[in-house]
Amino acid sequence: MRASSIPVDAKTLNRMAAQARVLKALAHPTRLFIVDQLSRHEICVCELTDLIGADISTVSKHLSVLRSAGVLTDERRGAQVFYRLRTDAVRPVLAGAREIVQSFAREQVELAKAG
Amino acid sequence: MRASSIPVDAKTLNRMAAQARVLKALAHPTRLFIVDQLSRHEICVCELTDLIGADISTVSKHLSVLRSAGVLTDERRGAQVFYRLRTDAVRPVLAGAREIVQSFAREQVELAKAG
DNA sequence: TGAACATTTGGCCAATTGGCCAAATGCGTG
DNA sequence: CACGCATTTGGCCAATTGGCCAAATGTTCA
Repeated sequence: MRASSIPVDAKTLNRMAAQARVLKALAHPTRLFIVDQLSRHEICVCELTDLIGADISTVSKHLSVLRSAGVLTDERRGAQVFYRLRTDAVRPVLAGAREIVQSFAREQVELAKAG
Repeated sequence: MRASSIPVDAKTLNRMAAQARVLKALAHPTRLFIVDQLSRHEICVCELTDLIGADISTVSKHLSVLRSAGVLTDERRGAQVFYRLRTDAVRPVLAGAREIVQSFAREQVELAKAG
């Protein structure tokens, strides 16, 4: 017989939802690329648009998602708007995701050899 | 005049897509809750289902997403299947997301005070 | 103020996702 | 083998998302 478990409380679920929102903001190739670039130095919308090659409005919406999730901040300087990381707490998320992918790839290779 | 930027190469985009897939797997309240629980100790599907209170098939599909993204591994022991983190690299992702949410909340409070 | 540039917002459509139910599969025991 | 329990898979539907275009907004400068 299995131990019966008490269901999650609403508070925990809310915390999970808040954190999931942050991760969701990062969980898109274009948005992750943006954040990766901004982890090096701030960049304006127009230059990001050049880098990405999508419609400016698309890039702007991605930036809006990242900003309202608390990942990025923006600062207007003249006609341009520059974006940068809002907090260094973003870095371990990027690094972790990178490492998960790498170690998973290595593991798959091992399994293939063994296979 | 702005510096013109060279568009991203396909290789970088592929890397971003791979990492985004991992983050996407984590970017769901229920799945994040599962991973958070498993960051403490391994748990079987049936107990996770108790904890979450959703349909077993729903939980199983969430676990499948996390497993095929390289976040979790599973091990069958008798009739039960136990899941656990596949790598410790998952931890900094969780911690980072938590801290982003916290610092953003603090910042919002400050802004509200400042009016 | 009007032209030119930078950015955001609204609207629309195709594609993806998350949930449940039902059915299939895997494993241990009598 | 047949039953019971644990888990996965298939099918279906409602809701969300990401992309582009068009239009609105903000800023500089003549």
